[in-house]
Parts: sequence; C-alpha cells; structure tokens
Amino acid sequence: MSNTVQVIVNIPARSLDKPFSYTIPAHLANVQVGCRVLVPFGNRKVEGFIISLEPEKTEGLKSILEILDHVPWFDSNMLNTARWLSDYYLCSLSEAMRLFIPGQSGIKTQKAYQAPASVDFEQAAVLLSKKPAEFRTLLTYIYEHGPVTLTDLAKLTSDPAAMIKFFLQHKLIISADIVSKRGKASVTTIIDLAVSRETAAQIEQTLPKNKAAQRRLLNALLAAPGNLTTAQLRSLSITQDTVKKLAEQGLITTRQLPLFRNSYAGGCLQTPAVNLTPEQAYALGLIIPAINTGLHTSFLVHGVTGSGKTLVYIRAVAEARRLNRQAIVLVPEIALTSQIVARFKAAFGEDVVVMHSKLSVGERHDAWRRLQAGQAGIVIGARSALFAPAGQLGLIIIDEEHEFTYKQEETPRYHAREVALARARLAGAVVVLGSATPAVETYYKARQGDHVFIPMNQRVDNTPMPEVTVVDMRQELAQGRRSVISQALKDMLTEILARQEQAVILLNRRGYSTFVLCRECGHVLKCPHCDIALVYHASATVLRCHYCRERHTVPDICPVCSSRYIRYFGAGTQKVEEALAAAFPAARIIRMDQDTTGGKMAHDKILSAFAAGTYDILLGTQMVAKGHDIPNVTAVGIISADTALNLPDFRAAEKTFALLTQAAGRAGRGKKSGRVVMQTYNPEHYAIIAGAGHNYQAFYQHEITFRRQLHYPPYANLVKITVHGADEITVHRNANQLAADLTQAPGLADAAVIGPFPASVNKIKDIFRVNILIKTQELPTVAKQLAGLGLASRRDIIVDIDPINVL
DNA sequence: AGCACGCCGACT
DNA sequence: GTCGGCGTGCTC
Repeated sequence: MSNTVQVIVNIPARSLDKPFSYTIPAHLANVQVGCRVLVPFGNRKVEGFIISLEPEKTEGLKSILEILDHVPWFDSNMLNTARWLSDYYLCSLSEAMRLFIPGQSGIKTQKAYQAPASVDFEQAAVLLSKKPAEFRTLLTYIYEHGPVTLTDLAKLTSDPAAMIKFFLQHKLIISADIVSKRGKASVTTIIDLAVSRETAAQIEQTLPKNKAAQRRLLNALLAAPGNLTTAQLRSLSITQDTVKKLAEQGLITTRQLPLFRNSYAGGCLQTPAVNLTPEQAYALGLIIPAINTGLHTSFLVHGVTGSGKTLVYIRAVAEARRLNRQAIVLVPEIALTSQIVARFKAAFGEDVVVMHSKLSVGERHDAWRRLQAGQAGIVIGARSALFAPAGQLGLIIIDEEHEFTYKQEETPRYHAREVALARARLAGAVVVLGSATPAVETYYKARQGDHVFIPMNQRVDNTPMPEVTVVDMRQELAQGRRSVISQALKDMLTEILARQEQAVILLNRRGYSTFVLCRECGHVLKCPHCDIALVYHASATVLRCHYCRERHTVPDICPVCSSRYIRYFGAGTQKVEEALAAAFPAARIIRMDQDTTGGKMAHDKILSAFAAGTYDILLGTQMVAKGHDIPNVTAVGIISADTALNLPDFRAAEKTFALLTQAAGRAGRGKKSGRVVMQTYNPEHYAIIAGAGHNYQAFYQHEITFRRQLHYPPYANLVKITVHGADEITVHRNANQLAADLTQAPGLADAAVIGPFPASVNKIKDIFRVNILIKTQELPTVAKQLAGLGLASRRDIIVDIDPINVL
C-alpha cells in the first residue's frame, strides 16, 4: 500500500510546474488520485491536486494536512485532458487543472500571525527596548490572541505591516495560514452505533440528567433501524458537539457519504414529436449509432441558417442521456444564445445546468457538484463549460464552431474546439461541430476524413435563402449620393416599413465616427496610452478609446497646429442611427451595441422588445447578427460589408464571409422571404461574392488555395510570440534577440520565423507589444523547443499556439 | 506566487 | 554603524 503521493500545487508559476511528494498520514488513508488536498508548502498552506500514488518511500517528506474532496474532483479523463492541454498550449499543469475548478481554487487563504513554539524572552526584551511602546502592545496582543490576521491588527494600530515585518525578522512571531474551504461539498454525515444495541441501551439508562442531549441521540439511534444523518439530527436538536462527545467515548462512529441522487437519465425526455426533415434524419442516422458505440467519433454538421441544427443537437443529447452518459453543449456567448438554452431547458428541464459568466463562484460550484453527482446530465455554456466534471461524458456539441470566442485570449490560450476533441478522444465520446460557415481548418479536416461530414442544405420551412443585393459604394458616391445609407438600402427599408415588417441593420463599429482628424494638418486624435484613434461618441459628446475605455473631451482646436478645422470621419452605429432617423422619421429604431447593453442581460431585453414589434429597425454591431430568429424580420442591411476585409490578417476574408452569411441568415426566417442589401467598396472580392451568393463552397475553394500557397493553417500551424513591456526600446531589443535565437534553434530548422514586427495596435495601456510569428508543419517539435528555451517562464513573453489574431 | 537570504546605497 | 532596496533561489 502506497503511503506517498505526487501533488501539483495550485500556484500558477512556471517554476512550480512539477510534482511534489508528500506522505499520507494514517487518518487520511482514503485519499485518492484526483482529490484536492491541503499541503504545507514552505511556510504556507496551499491547495494541491493529487496526480498519482507512489509506491516508494522517501525520507524527509512533509505530510498532507487535509483532504478537500471526499470524491476525487478530477477523474482520469479530466486529468488527462489537463495534461494534454498543458503539453499542447505550453502552460503549466496547474494552470490547466485550474480550468476545471470553479473560481480557480477550492480554498481561500488568509495570512495570520502567532507566537512561535518557543520565545527567547530576554532577547525579545532587548529588541523591544529600542522600539516604541506600540511594538510591545502589538506583540502582547498577538501572543494572547493566537493566530490573528493583518486586518485584525489594523484595527489596533494604523500601520501594523512594518511591525509585523520586524517581528518576523527577529523570529518573535511566525506566520500561519488560515485556510477556509470554498463551496460546500455535497456530503452527508452518517452516524452509526459502535457498540451493540444492548450495551448502548444500558449506557443510555446510566447517563446522568445533565447529559440529556446524549441520551436523545442514543435513543434515536436505538429507535432507528440503522443509522442517522445530519439532517435528522437537526430535527432532534442535537448538535455536532454531542456527536463528538459520544464519538470520543467510542459509542458511535461517523462517516461521510457523498450525496448521490438518481439521475434524470431517460426519464425526462419531453422532446416534442416533430417530424424530422430528411436531412435531420440523415444526420441523426449517423450520430446516434456513433454515440451507441461508445467510441470517439467527430462530426461536422454544415447546416445553412434555419436548417434545424438545434433539433439535431437535442436528439443527439437525448440519445446520450438514454445511455446514461453526460453531454456538454458549447455556445459562443451565452447572453446571445438564449434561444438555444431555452430549447434545451424545454426539452430536458432540471437535467440541464446552464453555465453563465455571471454566476458566482458558489453557484458555479453547486452547478458542477450537481453534474459530478450525476444529478444533472447536461451542461450548456460558453467555452469554460468544457471543463465541467462530467464523469460519464458521452457527447460534446460545439454550436457555431467557427466562432473566435472559442479561443481564450488569456493564458492558457486554448481553443475550445481542440480541447473538446482531445477530451472526447480520451473519454470515448462523440463530438458534433455545427456551423453554417465552418472554420476553414475544420472544413479541411472534414474533407480529409478527420470529421464525418454532414451537409444540411435545406431550410426547415423551405423558405428560400434571402435575395442579396450588393451595392458598390464607389458608384453611389460617383452618382453624388454621400449618405451612409445607399439608395438600394433606403428603397428596401421604405418598402418593408410600409408592410409593417422589420429590419436588422448591421454595422461593425461602435460610436459615432471612426476617427477625428484635423483638416489643416492631418493630425488624427489618438489615445495617449494606446496606439489607436479615438472614437467620437455623440450621445455623451466625448472621445473614447475602445481599448482602455478612457474618455477624453473633444478639443476645440487641434492640439498640434491649433486649427479649428476638426472633422469627424467614418461612421459608427450612433451616426447611422442618426442617418436612419433622418431618412425614416416615423420608424422606431433601437440600437444594440456595447454602449447600450451595459446592464446585465440587456441583450435579451432589447431583442425581446424588438421581437415583440416595439421597434421597426434593430441597428447594431455584430451581436445583431447572432442567435435570434424573428419571423417578421424580412430585411437585413449591412452598412459596410468590408470592415474586417481590409485588416492585415490572414483570416480577414473568413471573418467577413462568416459575418455576412450570418447576418443574411437573419432575413426571412418565417413564412415571408427575406432580402439583404450589402454595401461595400470591394464588390469583386470573393468573400463578398460568395457571401452574397450563400456559397460556402466557392468561398472555401478560393480561401483554401490562398492558404495553401502561403502555408497558412490548415497547411501549417502558427505560433505567435509577443514580447511586451513598458519600455519600447527594451521590448524591441528583446524581440530582436529572441527572433535571432529562434532562427538559430536546431528544433526550428524547418520552421519559418517571421518578424519581429510591432503589433497592429503597437501600444495598449502604455504597454508596447512586438510579435514574432512561427509557421511550422511540426508543431510538437517546435513546442518542445520553445519550452526548452524557457519562453513560457518569461514574464515579458506570451506564447500563443494557434493564434486567432496574428496582428 | 511568496518568502527568505543576500549583497550594496542613504539615513536614524 | 543600521535600514532597506529588490536580485536569485527554493518550496516535497
């Protein structure tokens, strides 16, 4: 029997990315791999994760202090997924494991101070004699009141920190962490008699009158056939203290049991008996048998907007639940996808757990406990839901798999799709990726046979795809029309408003104008902390930086040449709103962007008001293009279809195509057919043409050729290395040095090192950033090499595997 | 991440 | 002479 364990401490520091060994004290012998434990670490107490049991004994190890989980939090699938993630994305194992824990840690530690085991009072007196009387008072207080925190002491003295430092230095006090557990474990305490019923009955008789509570407890145990639970104790008004006393006398025993309730599996399916379309039936004909095999398979459902993908998801989840396996459903943004959440709730009721970004740590904990205990079988949420403790995982669904929100932009910089595939592979689970505009990488993999490809080309209600008009804005200008709203868009809106139908207008830019320029000297007003133009917000008459959110007043004169000719250029949502209001004074217009959705769930309120017909026109940034399905919307206008197209990013075309397709898909979801007007300065661009023609194939063919020629994903993997810092010169020097080192590195012989080049937004919040890009066919080799160079441990370097943004 | 130990400048 | 700066190095 092993008495040693390997522990990963939950501290996200590169230098601690290795297991530490501890011994198991006899009374904690039931500890298992995957449990969280409290361990002594240096002079503090930290949370650790047990990753293995070790057979050999080593001398001089410390012991585990406490077990924080009665049931291991990590099963082998979760542990192996974390291992995979840390390998692939070059983060520490603890960083990867933290993803699986609500609030990133199961404990809260507070520093406290107390008397050391022994004090040399003579020496203490000498030391204190040189100090103000305050020192003596504080030290006495600490000695008398046991472990006290800094906040406690702050009530006594104005500045205890300096004195504490002095005391620690001279070993007059020691620090001792006060640890509190977060999230109550769902366990119940079971109390049993430890002696025969006869003995217990005898003792009960002999107990004196002042031990009435103990008598009550014994009586209750004698009356009950087997045992008692804590819940039953409460009704008998017996306290924990009484239980403890009797346990000390050896009359009773206590043990803790995890709370397991029956799962809803199979019992709760209220899936309405809708007729499946032939395409839905075909899709499920492939997916359901795969779930039944219990082997890992992945599918790409390429379904046009309105083709009924959600019903396929629901039926697939129902099948997994029938087999008593759990399902994870990922959506890009929970706030924008309330319709899909509502449909799952309707179909599966209490079996669904919704992971909200607004949930508190406690609520998150409760939700995950329910899954872990098998009380719920389905989790639906944003990318973090991927780390749910689903022990019986059978299915992962990723809706709108092409969405960039699936990529986490802080360390660990994982992509939910890739982690889902890895976790499912390890669990023998099925993955269903769904999208109307699959990521080029995903589609390519499907064609290679890595995913089973399922096309869904027909809309459920057989409404035709909307008719799209592309407006060349250069011609508009040539014909003397200078409005942001073209004649074609204006005509379309006039028509549908006359018919009391509704329109959605998309503009990928907040604020009033894109930049503010002095016409005299050409100076563009920029944020002093970020290298980016300030945006004019008319409603508040301020200039705002969209990176650091700082507000600036609008200057009357140019700060450079003192000219009064300051003009606003480009159009934001506010300006378009103004233009629409001028063109259609009778129309009721509502704007939806980050500025108007400040309050929580404001998306929902705006959308439901619009759906209810309170407004005629919904105008907003890309959030108006997502998720909702409003039958009376028959027209969609896209003010500037090429906003994203001109970015120097190899995914610019893909972003544009996906947004256009999605926005167009909002038109004509009901019985009425829809129309779309796309305004652009690049009407001949393949992303615009394909977007207008609802032609994914045409887009893909163009795009994949371009990717192949330039060795971009999926033909190579990218690694982006960002060097950042407050001093521009140092940052550039370090980046140059690093690029030179990388070019020399033996493991990178077959990789292309590009750069360094300054990030597109060179400075954000006074921090300068320079990027180096690596293109490689051999990512694992390169990753090993980068890890070997110690890049991940440098504080001024960010390593991003498979970056979404290369700018 | 913390925290200790350790070696060089400005003060009671 | 001491206090204190934060540069390395360690934590089972």
